[in-house]
Amino acid sequence: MPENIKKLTPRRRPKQGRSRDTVEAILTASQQILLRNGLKGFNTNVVAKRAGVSVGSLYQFFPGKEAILAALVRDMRRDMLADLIAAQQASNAGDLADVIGAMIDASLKHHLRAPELTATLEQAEAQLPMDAETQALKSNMFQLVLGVLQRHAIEDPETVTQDVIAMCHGMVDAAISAGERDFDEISSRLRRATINYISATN
Amino acid sequence: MPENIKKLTPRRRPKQGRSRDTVEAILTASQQILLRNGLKGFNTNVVAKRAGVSVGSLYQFFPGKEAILAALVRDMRRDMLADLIAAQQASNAGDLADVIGAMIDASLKHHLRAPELTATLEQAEAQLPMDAETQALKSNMFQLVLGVLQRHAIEDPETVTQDVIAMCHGMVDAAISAGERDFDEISSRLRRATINYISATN
Amino acid sequence: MPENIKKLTPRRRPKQGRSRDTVEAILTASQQILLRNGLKGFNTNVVAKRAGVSVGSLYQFFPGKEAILAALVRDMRRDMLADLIAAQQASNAGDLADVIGAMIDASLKHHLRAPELTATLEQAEAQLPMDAETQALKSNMFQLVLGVLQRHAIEDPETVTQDVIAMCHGMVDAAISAGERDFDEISSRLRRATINYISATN
Amino acid sequence: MPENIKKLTPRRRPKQGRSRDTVEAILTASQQILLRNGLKGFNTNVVAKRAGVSVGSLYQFFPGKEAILAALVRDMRRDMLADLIAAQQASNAGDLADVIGAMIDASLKHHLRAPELTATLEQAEAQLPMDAETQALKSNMFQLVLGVLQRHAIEDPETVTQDVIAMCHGMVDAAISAGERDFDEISSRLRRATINYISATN
DNA sequence: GATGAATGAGGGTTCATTCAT
DNA sequence: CATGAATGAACCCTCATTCAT
Repeated sequence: MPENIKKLTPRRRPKQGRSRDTVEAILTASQQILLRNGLKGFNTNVVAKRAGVSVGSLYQFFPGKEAILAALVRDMRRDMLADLIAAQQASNAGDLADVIGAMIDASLKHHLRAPELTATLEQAEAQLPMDAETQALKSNMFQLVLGVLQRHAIEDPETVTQDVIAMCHGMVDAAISAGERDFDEISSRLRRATINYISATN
Repeated sequence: MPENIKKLTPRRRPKQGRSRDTVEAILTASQQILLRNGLKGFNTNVVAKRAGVSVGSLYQFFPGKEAILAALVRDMRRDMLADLIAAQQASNAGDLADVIGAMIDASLKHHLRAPELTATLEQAEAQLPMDAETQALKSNMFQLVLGVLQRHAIEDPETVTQDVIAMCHGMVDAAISAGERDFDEISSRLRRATINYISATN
Repeated sequence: MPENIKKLTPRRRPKQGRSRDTVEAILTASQQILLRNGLKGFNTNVVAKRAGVSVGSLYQFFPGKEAILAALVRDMRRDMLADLIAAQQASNAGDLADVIGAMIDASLKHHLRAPELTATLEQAEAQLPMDAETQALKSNMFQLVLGVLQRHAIEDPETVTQDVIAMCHGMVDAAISAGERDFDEISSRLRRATINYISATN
Repeated sequence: MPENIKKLTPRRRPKQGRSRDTVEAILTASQQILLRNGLKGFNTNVVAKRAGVSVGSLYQFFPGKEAILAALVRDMRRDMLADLIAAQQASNAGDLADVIGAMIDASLKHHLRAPELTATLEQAEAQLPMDAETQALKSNMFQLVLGVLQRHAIEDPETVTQDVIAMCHGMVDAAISAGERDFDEISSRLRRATINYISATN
């Protein structure tokens, strides 16, 4: 799929000057549109207009609308991975529950920062083909959790990793879509679910 | 939103005769299209053609394309609820783990019957406004689990219900999208996750 | 190139009813647009508008704008081939010059019927990939001339066929673009050019 | 049409310095693009990029994209006319067939030097309005042939000139598009066609 | 002069929906 | 009721051209 790659990779990623601002404006506008209109109402014309930019400019930086979504997802995953790594390192000394808990909190913080936008982006992520970097980022997250479980001698760590990530994903989505916003409350449930699941393995 | 309701409710749902067949043909065709082309490739013209029916007829029975998706989701939820009820009644004599396990198996069986289609329908469900009946069905499922937990004197049963459903949802989705198709294997992990979570509550 | 074929073959070719009229209207409008605006000014929106038809309808019958051009070219070649065959059969009794002359006249008549349109269509033909039928039609024309030359024992008849067709093509184009419209005058020059070329071969 | 003239005439045609190089780079890049992408893929942005020049600079020297094509056509015609004149002078002593033959060879050499590019440029020439100089160049070529025919007392020399040029044009195009690249072979056929046509006049 | 980001009109195509037959 | 041709708003994307720096 060489086409797909071209469609999801930004055309240019300028690090400075006018271009930088344009890209920033497009991404910000995109988030706003996504928030207000949802995935269905997300299209290049609206984004360009809200960004105060011409369609042409938009296409100068993004090969298509999917590329914008891909960029937003990528950024989200980048931030998340960075925070997960930080959380894991900060809590490295603790026992398994501490490390897992710290990582859960890091991830949860992301969701609660912009719950609706995150939800929409995860929707987008689910129906888009994933670009290479995002794939790598997700793989890294998986490896991060996997490493923790391995270091604590958990049996069949790959499966447990998948399940732990999945159950958190499910619970967080449900909590947020139910309108919950209490960090500690959700965190404690996630910890309970994961720790008990992991413990029950051995 | 009177519009939304009109858009998701079938104009009528004939129980017999040629009309019944037409509706059936449309729904079957829709599933096939969804399976082959995904949500993006799902559109009324294609569905009508595959169903061997004119677009006009399609609109005779469904007020719009979302209504077809809504109907498929509704049917899925109907079946599921029926099976959940049956599972719960059949295992009523057992302890909490038995009942929960039986319900998990019922739900899992649904997913494994047509994994990709189910996944696509759940996607659709997530981005569609939900019609009244589907809402009622989901509420009933919730009540069903809630009742079980209450009967076993679980603390804060509403939250636990939400979480149990959510973690199963998450884990099943992940397993299926990872290509897993082994019923017993997935079932045992779901049981472990839910039972341990519920037990840890008290 | 399966894509190319889809792009040049009409979606449906209705032989009766409303559809027939629509297709006819589109083709007629296309000729008018081509005549007034040239190839550059030829686009689906204009064609649809002039045809008194919606763009959607246009795309119901033609998979794209190139398909319309392809259809016009095809029709032109079909007519031409039919007349060439008729001319060849009618003059079969005569000597080589008679047959060639008759065929030249048939072809020339076509050009003079709508000189500018024909010129534009030949332009289109030159830059479009040719669909299967048009290819076959052109091949048949070639075979027709080739057969005549072979029956008269002309040496290297393939090359001569190509050259004879090509020189007529060139001379007719030039004459028409120079504004000439005198059938007999042009015909007599074409006959002189071809016959002398063919005779000089042996 | 003052517009047309402005659009086809280069803003200036510097004879030295950096500007000269820029213009040269643009023209060379244009030929490459034309060769690789065809007329349809020829656009100012691509040309500028390949020329290693900014679009702005391109517009400094050419008032629009058609002007670039016009310049390429003009250059081609200039070269051709020069070679035709040389050929005619070199063979002036010979008889009619010698002179015509020499001129045919000169022209054919041009086509075979870069057959595809030449074909594309002739296509462009056909759909572009012709600028004054190109018109003059073509007129000069016509006069050149006309002069030869007149000096040999050919009847109705204008018409014959037009026809001779046209039949060569047609035959060369056909030969080249058929993949022929054998200079002598094509030349001999062109000579046969022209000489016999001219001779048959009187 | 040179640059290249920005513009936006223009043109291609799809598809949900209507309506005359 | 069924049909399916017709509609046209909505989107996507390109590229000739301008203009602030």
